[in-house]
Amino acid sequence: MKKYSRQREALLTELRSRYDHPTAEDLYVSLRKVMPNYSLGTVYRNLADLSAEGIILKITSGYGPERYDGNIKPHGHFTCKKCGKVYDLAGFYERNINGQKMVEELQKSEAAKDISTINEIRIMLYGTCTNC
Amino acid sequence: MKKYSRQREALLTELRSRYDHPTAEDLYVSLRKVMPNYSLGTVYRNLADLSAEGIILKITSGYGPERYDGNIKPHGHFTCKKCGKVYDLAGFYERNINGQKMVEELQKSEAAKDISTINEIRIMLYGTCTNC
DNA sequence: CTGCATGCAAAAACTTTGCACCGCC
DNA sequence: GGCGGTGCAAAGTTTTTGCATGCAG
Repeated sequence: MKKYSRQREALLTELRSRYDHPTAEDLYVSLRKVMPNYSLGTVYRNLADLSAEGIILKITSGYGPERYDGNIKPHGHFTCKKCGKVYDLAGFYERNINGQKMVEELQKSEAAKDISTINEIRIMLYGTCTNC
Repeated sequence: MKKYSRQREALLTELRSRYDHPTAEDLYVSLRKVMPNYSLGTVYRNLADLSAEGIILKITSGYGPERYDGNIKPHGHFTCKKCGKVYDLAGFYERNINGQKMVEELQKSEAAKDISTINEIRIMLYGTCTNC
């Protein structure tokens, strides 16, 4: 198990308290206000560890830097190509397809000679948000 | 309409001739063999233009650099977290859900107060490939 | 000719890493 | 104490951009 650290704890708390899918930089700025010596390298290190452990989610849109999500309940995302903001798409993965959950259906759906194991499924929609 | 250029044409031809989802760097190396002065900046510029125009697809996995796909027929992808390779998932978007195509279903499925328009849907699975 | 695309290199943006030091166990 | 996490800064990686030149229309 990982060793406890105030930084790791504070990062997790901060990330879980907000729903705007912050970037590493966003988190760094916020955390600095509480812990003035919190370093950007540590933000990245902890984000990498936490997401590798499955404790948080990394959200990759392809528009700007990576974003992170404290909500690990599987859900889709929507990226606005104009402003780069990422929105949650709740209720996505729960939808049923022929009486089966969409995600399970997706996983089964590939004969996928190349695939050995599937860990994760990401669904990202792109377009324009109502604010743009 | 865009002005014709040998570089843009060669890039498109190269990308369409291969199925390995090359990175900008990969394409640069290949194109240099035929056009020794082809510059990396131009590769990036053309990739950005072409994908913005919907002529090619940008594939964002979150593991390593962006990759590109000359096949714009909608299809899902699978990223191996070990080696970073990206594989095609054919037949994904054609699947029917309650008699409707999955993609249409996904698009409709969100009341999505934040969404104004949807241009694109990407589905990425993650795991380990059979080569790793 | 005129303007957009290119070549080249510098710079920007984002992320990772080395190393000395600090704090949990 | 010892080991793993941190702070800081330097370096690494990937992508973008400025500017002079070249080529398509």
